[in-house]
Amino acid sequence: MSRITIKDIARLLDINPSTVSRALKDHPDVSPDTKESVRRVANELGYQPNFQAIHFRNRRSGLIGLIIPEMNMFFLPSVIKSIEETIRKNGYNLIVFQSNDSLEREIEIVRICQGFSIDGLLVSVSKETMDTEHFQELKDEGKPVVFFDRVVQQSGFPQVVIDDKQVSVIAVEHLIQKGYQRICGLFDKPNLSISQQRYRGYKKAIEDHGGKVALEYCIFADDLEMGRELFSTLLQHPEPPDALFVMSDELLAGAMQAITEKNWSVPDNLGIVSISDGRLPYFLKPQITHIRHSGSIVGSLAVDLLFQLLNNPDYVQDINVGLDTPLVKLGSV
Amino acid sequence: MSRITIKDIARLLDINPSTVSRALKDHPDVSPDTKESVRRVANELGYQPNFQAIHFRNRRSGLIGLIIPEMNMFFLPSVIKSIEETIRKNGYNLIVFQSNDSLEREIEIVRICQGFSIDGLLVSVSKETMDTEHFQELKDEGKPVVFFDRVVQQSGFPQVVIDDKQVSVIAVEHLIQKGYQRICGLFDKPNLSISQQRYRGYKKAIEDHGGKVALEYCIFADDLEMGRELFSTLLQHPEPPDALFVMSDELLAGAMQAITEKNWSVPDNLGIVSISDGRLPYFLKPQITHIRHSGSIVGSLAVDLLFQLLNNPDYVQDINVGLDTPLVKLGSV
DNA sequence: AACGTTTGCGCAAACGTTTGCTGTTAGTAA
DNA sequence: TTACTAACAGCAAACGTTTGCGCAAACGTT
Repeated sequence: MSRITIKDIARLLDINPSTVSRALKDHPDVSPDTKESVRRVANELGYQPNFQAIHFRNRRSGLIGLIIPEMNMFFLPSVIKSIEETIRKNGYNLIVFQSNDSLEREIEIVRICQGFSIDGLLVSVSKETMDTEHFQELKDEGKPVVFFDRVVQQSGFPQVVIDDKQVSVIAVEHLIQKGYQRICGLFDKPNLSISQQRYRGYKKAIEDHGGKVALEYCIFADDLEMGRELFSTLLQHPEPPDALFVMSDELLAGAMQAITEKNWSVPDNLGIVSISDGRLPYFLKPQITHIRHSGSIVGSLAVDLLFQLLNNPDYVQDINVGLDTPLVKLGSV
Repeated sequence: MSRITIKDIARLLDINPSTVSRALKDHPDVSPDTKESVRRVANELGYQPNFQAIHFRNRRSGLIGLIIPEMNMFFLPSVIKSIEETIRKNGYNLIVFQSNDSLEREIEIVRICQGFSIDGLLVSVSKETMDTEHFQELKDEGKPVVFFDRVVQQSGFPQVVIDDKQVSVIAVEHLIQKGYQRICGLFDKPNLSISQQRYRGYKKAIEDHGGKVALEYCIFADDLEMGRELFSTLLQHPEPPDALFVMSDELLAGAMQAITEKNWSVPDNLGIVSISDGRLPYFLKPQITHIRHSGSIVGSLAVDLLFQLLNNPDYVQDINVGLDTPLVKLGSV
């Protein structure tokens, strides 16, 4: 009892499958009468087009791929939410891959994407990804590839990022202006370009104001737990920091745990500014002053860009989309 | 410059495509020599199998569908993370859909899944979903459908859930034993069976201990924001609650915001027990006593069950997988 | 030498849909 | 009437892969 096909409808009406196909898509070559009866029978039988066959025949899949290093509870959920919504509105569907921060896996995923004839790809690269050659083939086949958040510098691929360096300058300057002296910088994995850029901004802000970056105040952590531990240790330093600039919600959560354990008080003992998707800062007490980096905006901009490229392959390729990143002043400074 | 196909390899070696196909999958009907040269040429040309064609021909897609009401930052990310990992290990890929809590959309998604010939489906149902007839067809086609977390009672479909009622009893009894008298229950959307079950447990615990449920202490909220507002209002009640049982991380976050605004102190003014994925309770101050309901365990159990059904269609269909849900005592009681 | 078995490979159909081409019929203009 | 066009529908090939069947050559056994 397999599913109804175009052939079944054709047989029933004693016409040719090609006519059924055309009738169903309102092709002018089919008479209104025929269209009517085809539609009637299709409805009665509950015909569902076989996308597999359609996409195979048309050499496209109706799928947009999304590669992320690893699912987390900050930022990526809102990215995914907005991506899925926009994609669906455009008649596409979303297929999700985690690279687990492994380049090897990322390459394998790209191959799978090719096998699936995905129509476009959105990527936040792994920490091991230093170039984009494994995406080149997709691009050559005319499949748009858009990077977001974690990107490869000067790849020539379109990207949706914030001005990581400048944003960090603003965050750290805010702390400096409030009189904080010993500002700790808490960053993600050190070989990510996003970490490097934000570190550079941190450094620039401090140096611009006559300071000097103390290496023991610069922490690069792989995840929440590592961030918590390293920051906890730093709090025991003979001359501990009096402020914290933290580049992500995940690390902010880790730092807050360390702070709670040590019973430090924010902002009295420690001022904090983070870069954040904008949810966690409101859950914490006090609420955290942060630079808003909205995942849902990143997601929708990335998809918009992807569809631009999809519909107009000649669209300028080398694009960096900038985002609005306001400083939200709350209670941690 | 289209991609290399089996035909290309066949032409190059002057053999039949069928032989190439068999050679590539190590079929015994092909001589070692032929296999060798096929593999060599395939490598040289960088042959990538066309999954579209394979899946079309085999009437399967290698895709597992996941339907969630809406992406959020609690629970679902860990579910997705573990689902994607397990699925990939088994050679499948994940296609994600949001129903936006709309039954109509859910039905449409099921149709899309059929069109894609997905091989299995994982579902957390929308708030409007009262029966499972729209999934029946998939089941009849031999595609396993597994529900998790938000399910339809007595659907006859396999499900991965916790004993929502019993878990709530335990949580609320914990509060009662600690001497709290006026326990507020904060629940998700009222027509979800998960909300109803947890409400029943809340009611049972109170009544078992000689109490009576006060309706003004029972809040059903659609989302974080609504939870925050309603709970905030309740805190102004002439006789406000002295404890809170909250059924999800999302609502916990909302309640905590209300508590912070009002400057109440936990656990002195208010004891809290939540049902939680187990991340947020550690971010808050004090850390929140909760019943652990691990999204990653739910995810992996759901996928395991799905693969059981996939590999052995005669597997008992009517299954409820129970989970271990420990009470984690932290600082909010 | 005759027979049976194995080995290795090709042929062709099939999966469901789309589309260029061809052909038939009816209608219109001269 | 003839000729041309428009309207409609069928034919067949194609997308890339798999697989049942058949066949020939090689091998092994009496």
